[in-house]
Amino acid sequence: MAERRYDPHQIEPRWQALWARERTWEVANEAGPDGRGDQRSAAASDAEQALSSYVLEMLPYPSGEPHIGHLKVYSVGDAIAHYHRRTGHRVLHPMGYDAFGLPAENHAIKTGVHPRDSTAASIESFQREFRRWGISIDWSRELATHDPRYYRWTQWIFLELFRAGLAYRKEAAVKWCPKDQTVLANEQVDAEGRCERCGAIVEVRQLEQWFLRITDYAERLLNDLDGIEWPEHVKTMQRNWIGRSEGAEVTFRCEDLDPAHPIDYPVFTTRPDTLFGATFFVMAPEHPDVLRLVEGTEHEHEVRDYVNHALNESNEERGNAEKEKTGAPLGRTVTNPVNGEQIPMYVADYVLMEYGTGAVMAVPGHDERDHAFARAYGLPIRRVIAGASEPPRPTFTDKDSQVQADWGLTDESLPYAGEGPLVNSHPDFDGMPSREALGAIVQWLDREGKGHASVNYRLRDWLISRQRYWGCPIPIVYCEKCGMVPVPDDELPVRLPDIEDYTPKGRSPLAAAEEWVNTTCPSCAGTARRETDTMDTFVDSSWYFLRYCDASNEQAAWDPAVLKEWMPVDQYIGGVEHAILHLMYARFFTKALADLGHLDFHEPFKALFTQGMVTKDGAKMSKSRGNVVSPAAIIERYGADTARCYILFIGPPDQDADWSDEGMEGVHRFLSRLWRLAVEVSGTGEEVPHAAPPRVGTCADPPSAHAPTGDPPHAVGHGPAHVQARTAEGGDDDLELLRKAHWAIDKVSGDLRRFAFNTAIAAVMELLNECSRLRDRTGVDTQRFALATAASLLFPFAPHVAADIYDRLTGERVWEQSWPQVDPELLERDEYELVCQVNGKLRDRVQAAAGADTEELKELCRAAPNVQAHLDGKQIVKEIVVPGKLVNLVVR
RNA sequence: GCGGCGGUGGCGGAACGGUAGACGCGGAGGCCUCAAAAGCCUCUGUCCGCAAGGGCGUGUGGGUUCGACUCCCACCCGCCGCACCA
Repeated sequence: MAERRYDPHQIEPRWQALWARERTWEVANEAGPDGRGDQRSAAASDAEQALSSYVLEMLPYPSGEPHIGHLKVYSVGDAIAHYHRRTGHRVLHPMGYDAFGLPAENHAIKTGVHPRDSTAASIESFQREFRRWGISIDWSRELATHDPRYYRWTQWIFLELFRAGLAYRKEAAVKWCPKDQTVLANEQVDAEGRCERCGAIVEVRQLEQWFLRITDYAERLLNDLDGIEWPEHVKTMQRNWIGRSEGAEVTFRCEDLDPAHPIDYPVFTTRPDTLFGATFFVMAPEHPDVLRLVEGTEHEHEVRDYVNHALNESNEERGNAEKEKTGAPLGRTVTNPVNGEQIPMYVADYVLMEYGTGAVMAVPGHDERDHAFARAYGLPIRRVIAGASEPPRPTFTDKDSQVQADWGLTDESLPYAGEGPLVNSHPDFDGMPSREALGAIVQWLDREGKGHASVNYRLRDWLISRQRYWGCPIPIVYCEKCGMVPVPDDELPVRLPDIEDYTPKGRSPLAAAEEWVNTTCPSCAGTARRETDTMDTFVDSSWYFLRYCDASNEQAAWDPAVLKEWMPVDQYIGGVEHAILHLMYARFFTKALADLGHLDFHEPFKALFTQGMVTKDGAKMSKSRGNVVSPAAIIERYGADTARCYILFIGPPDQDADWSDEGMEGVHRFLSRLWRLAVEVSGTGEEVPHAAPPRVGTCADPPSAHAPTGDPPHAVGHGPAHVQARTAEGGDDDLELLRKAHWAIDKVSGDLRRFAFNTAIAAVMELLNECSRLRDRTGVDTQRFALATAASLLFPFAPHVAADIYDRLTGERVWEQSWPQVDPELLERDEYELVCQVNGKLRDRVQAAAGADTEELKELCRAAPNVQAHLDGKQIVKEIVVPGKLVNLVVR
């Protein structure tokens, strides 16, 4: 007989062909008799309706070929999908492509290849690779976000949001490159404020942009985190991003312009207890009133210059907290509502227009930034909270001390951001602990109509306009008569026109497509122009998980009844880099669509798993570093099973892992040994297993007869088989191997539930090692059972070789078998090794009977030879017994 | 600065408060072979010791406990988010 060598290139395509031919992983929506899932899966018995499970990995952005990160997510997801299937679930496990986006467009600009073509090529290579990896995907539901059949519904959702007032247009400051004549994303502006492409100094322009009102959902996005099984760190990131702060809105009045018509400037503060320490007032450079306040005054020139300078700073520059504080006086004052003081107004870039009201009260005694500004501009610093270490000082009464306190000269301990009793404030509040004073002052403000308790969020509305070609068109037209008009639903999709020149010039590249832009108003039939911006690609991916459920529905985005069957996603898997944006947007869409009556659930992803990065030589893989590991090359050489298994074996999947070629060879050796031993035990040699007959044609049904190869196969996972094996073979070694198999079932099952694939695979390795060790001392049935169990447990990680082995050993299709059940009796042992400790140190090990009671165990321990040596006349003062484990003698 | 995650052999990593180092890699020795590759077997934290055995060992320093990689307190280092958010 020819040398039996494990050859994944023989094995893998054969099983892939079978799964493709029989559409094994497709699952129908109705859990009825036509449901393929039911028909195929033995786990779903006719008697009881199978539970449904939706296992989803984040959809890939198709660019080039899949990289090692893709191999990792889909290996994890596929393991979970298989495990769910074999534990009685009908599993939805689809695939799609996040096909719109900037990289494809930039690539197109560089190479001249149309984004549609480069995307199509890339999708093809992803499809090919995913099939080669043997991922169990329901290909019947495949989608791509750039497909009009998909984005038609993206546009419909946009219009739903628009009609509900959740999509709106607003002027916003955007980065504008005067040379390229285009809006730039913040990421496209370098640290010096230059355009990434042409190097021109970027300007800030106020342009009308589309926003989605995600801030309406801030509170719910925050609170509902409590009800979902997500990693704590992801929830924390989302909480931080939402950034809820409690405080008060307080009104500062300016009467300088026209005393008859005072202007009220509300500010948000988390520390209303420090209001008495407010010694100046600062506005953001973008604040619409800044220029108005200085118009025609001696300050106008300076302020104008300052504002221009500030607006042109890069985000990075402006956001640097270490930077010296800069600003300019407005020459105006506002009234501090709590004490009537007139305090000077400034403009400074450390105040952000996007947060709060775009203006702040400055309390230099108790805020670091205000303090720095006060120092730089010689403004008074007043302590109004006594430090914890410092006893409350009496309120200053005489003039001299007041001046001293105001200038903060005596106080090196300022700024002090902590809590403490109030000082220098008002007789009603002085001495009151700050926490208490906070409430009292807010109440007082409320009574006086000068403020109220308020909650502020860091989260801002989502700007979705992109002045780009390769994205989903926004289905709005502008009519001279009717204004902004949504494209009627029955005219969707608004197709992305086929243009020749998609390089950005003027505005969006789409603006150049005159024929497309010029249209008629759906409302009055007059001339109108289309919106030329496209949507942020995150819009596309905020609802794709819904579409999979009902992917071929041409009448609606989905049928709510179908969603009921699958949603929410039971297990979502993806990179932690999406912890904030994608996951927040998808949650927002779900809630908004639920409010509009389209969904009856409020969270899209019940459980989330975030996988770590794969590095090489400790560094992120990149072309420039030359340390890229290509999945295609690995699979070419070792096969998909080895690659998939290794990437799961390398370490805990939620952590970063460093790729090692030697480590992978180890896994390959393991699969080889397993396969070779299985071939030997089954006696099938090189023959092709019969569950995957070559060239059977397109039979819809699997071959019905599974001719057993010799001995009747053990039904893995059913009690009687073990007993049979046990009595048939009878030997101690048989029993030991049987026990090891059940130990492995127990271990792998538990590990799978907690995503510990590395230790699960290690357990199968142990089982194989035991099979090899006891090879000559155990009967063939026991070997067959142990190896079939190993294959069965390995199937979620290395499906091809596992299917092959299982078939050789049992003639059955492993994926149709329910997950092996552990026999609790076989987990127990008659005897075990009792650990004997003296003062907590291991001194001996002795054999103890499983049923031995506490007294017997103590006795065994005391009698252990090496324990004796360590007792040595000392007195035993305490004996700790952990039955089944150890005895610890405490001696003195 | 705030938040999160992590620190265990030569390496990747295992360990419900109960035998630290499973499993794999690497290394050493052996078998097989004319030879090599592949495969198989044994050993492999460290120090002392011929051995039996013992000492030391999970970033550092304390604490709780019969017993701590694990729990508590205070630090150090590394990585990742967010960051002038009032």
